[in-house]
Amino acid sequence: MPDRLPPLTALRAFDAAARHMSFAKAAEELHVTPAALSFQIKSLEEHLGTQVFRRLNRAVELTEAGRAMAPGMADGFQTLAAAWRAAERTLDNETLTVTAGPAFTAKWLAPRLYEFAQAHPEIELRFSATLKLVDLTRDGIDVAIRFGTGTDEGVYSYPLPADEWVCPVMTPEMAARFPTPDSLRDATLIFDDSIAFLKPPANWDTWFRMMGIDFAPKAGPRFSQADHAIDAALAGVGVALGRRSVVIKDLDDGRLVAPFPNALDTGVRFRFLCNKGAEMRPQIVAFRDWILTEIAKTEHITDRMIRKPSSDFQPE
Amino acid sequence: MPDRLPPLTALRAFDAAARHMSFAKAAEELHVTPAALSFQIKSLEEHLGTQVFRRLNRAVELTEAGRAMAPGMADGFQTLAAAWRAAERTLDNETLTVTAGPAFTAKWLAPRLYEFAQAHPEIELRFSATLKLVDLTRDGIDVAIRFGTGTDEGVYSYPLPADEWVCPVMTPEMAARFPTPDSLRDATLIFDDSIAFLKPPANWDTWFRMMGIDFAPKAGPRFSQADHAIDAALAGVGVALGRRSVVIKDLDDGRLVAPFPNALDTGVRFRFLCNKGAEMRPQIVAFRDWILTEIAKTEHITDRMIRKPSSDFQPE
DNA sequence: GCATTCACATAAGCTATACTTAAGTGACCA
DNA sequence: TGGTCACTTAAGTATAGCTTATGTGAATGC
Repeated sequence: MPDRLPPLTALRAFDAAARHMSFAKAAEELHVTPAALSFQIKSLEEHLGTQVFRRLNRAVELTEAGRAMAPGMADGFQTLAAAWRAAERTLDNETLTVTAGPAFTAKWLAPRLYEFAQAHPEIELRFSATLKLVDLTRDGIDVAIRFGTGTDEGVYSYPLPADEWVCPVMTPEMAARFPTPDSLRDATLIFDDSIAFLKPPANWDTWFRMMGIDFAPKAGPRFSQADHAIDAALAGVGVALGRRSVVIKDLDDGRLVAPFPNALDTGVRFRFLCNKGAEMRPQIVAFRDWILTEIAKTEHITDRMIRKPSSDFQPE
Repeated sequence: MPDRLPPLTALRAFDAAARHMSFAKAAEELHVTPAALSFQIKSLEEHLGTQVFRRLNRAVELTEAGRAMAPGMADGFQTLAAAWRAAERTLDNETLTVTAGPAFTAKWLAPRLYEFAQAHPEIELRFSATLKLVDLTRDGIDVAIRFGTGTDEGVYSYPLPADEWVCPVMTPEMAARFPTPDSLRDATLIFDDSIAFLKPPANWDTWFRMMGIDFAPKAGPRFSQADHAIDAALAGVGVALGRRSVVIKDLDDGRLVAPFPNALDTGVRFRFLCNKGAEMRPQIVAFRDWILTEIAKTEHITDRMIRKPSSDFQPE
């Protein structure tokens, strides 16, 4: 990378001016006088050999050259600022920003938040419930909990020791009405499309096939998020095929029951991700250890299950 | 965007040092003395409040804070440099960098290159044959020719006045052997998967359906790039369903013939894309006008075709 | 084992970059 | 027509960023 860039302060001045479309506003943002900003722009124009702003009576507008570089300059300075904030965050051992999918956030993290705060009062947890995330540094995230088959290239990736199985869950009242797997033919079955992307599908069809029941349910409420499907089951709407991570707390607390211990194992695990080298920061260590102990606490539920890989029950 | 960034020269020094993992090399890159670079890093560390490099005997290594910001700094400065080059390119009216898909590049642009050079000796054309392209500015591209249904948000988009139809093409010798559409049942049919993504498919099945021939060919050589399919047809391998843009030059020159004038219209057009505001740059105007006249030159071939939308011949 | 070398740190001093204040220009507006 | 607004220009100044020169500590070589 050669250093054929003009003075960086001139670029920063241009960026601010282009964003505000005003030298005066840009000068204010940078805490300098309008005169200083005017000189910076002029210097930039001398380096480039052409105008970047067209000066109008009471306004300025970008020239073609200015338009060509404005978006890149804005993007570049944003990236630099994000990188700087990332460095600053490494000094802060009292906050921890975690991202996870909506279902994991709502059904696994949120109900346990109080316990984490008890165990680590010095750490302030922040959440970002989204599936879209590409760059931990850029988005100011310390830890990401992810499900599925990602590449995890260039980041620290730790698979959580908890296979994600699915099995029918319902309220205790509902369980009384449907005493056998076969009786589920008459139940309202709730569909969770959130794991439809899994290659050997772990859905109702597969589950009934595992049970040796010739039944391929079609009708029933569908939800794109796993936590919504479970909320429906909790409300007594019907029987859901619940994912371990999403239902385990409700099973542990007795709000839901899994009367049939036959579970389909998806073979996929959640991964604990953070930037390389960040895995030994105190909050991150504390958070990971806490997740592991929380998983261990519900191990007895998984142990009761008869788990078989969903790949064993595919048609053909 | 507040200006809570440390001095930019210090960031640039850090970026160079992190990329080279050496203060001395970084100093060389920036054309300053190692002492200057050492001061810059020190100043950065004072701003941050912690070390960014750990000084070893004969080397340096990044601390956690340094690792946190190094990738972002590299990315940010690259982005700034790309934006600056984009501005410089607007001053250069003698080169024009064009990107297009491999097939369009090979079969439309390349055979006409000489003519463009004749018409515009002052413009140096450069090509980048790829389908993967997101950012014109970042990748140093002036013009992109794209096919399909893109959003074209934030860029200047001009649909080229040439509907992309497909029809059977073959060598003249081959045409003698297969005098009727129905006789194609016995021909080697070449499959082009490059437009398999089209929603009303424009493939052999659809074409035979249009011709009222009950024939759904399965076997035959398949190519993922349209130009390879046409190359096979040119070599006498068989009959290809050729896309207008890819075969029109060979049809015009007589290397291929289209004995059956029934063509399926995909309803999709190529678009001519450039950055907003760049559409009046002289090379870009010249290039666009030249493309339009070249299209007009082969209008007589299209006019001979009986074109019908592929959506008219879908099953069900 | 001692001198050499290599890579970075530090000191002292200089220069030019980036800033300030103050005055100027031209266009819009009341 | 005078006031205001937004940017420009001029002149002067402070300091950021650079240089040369010297210092430090740990590998390397003889």
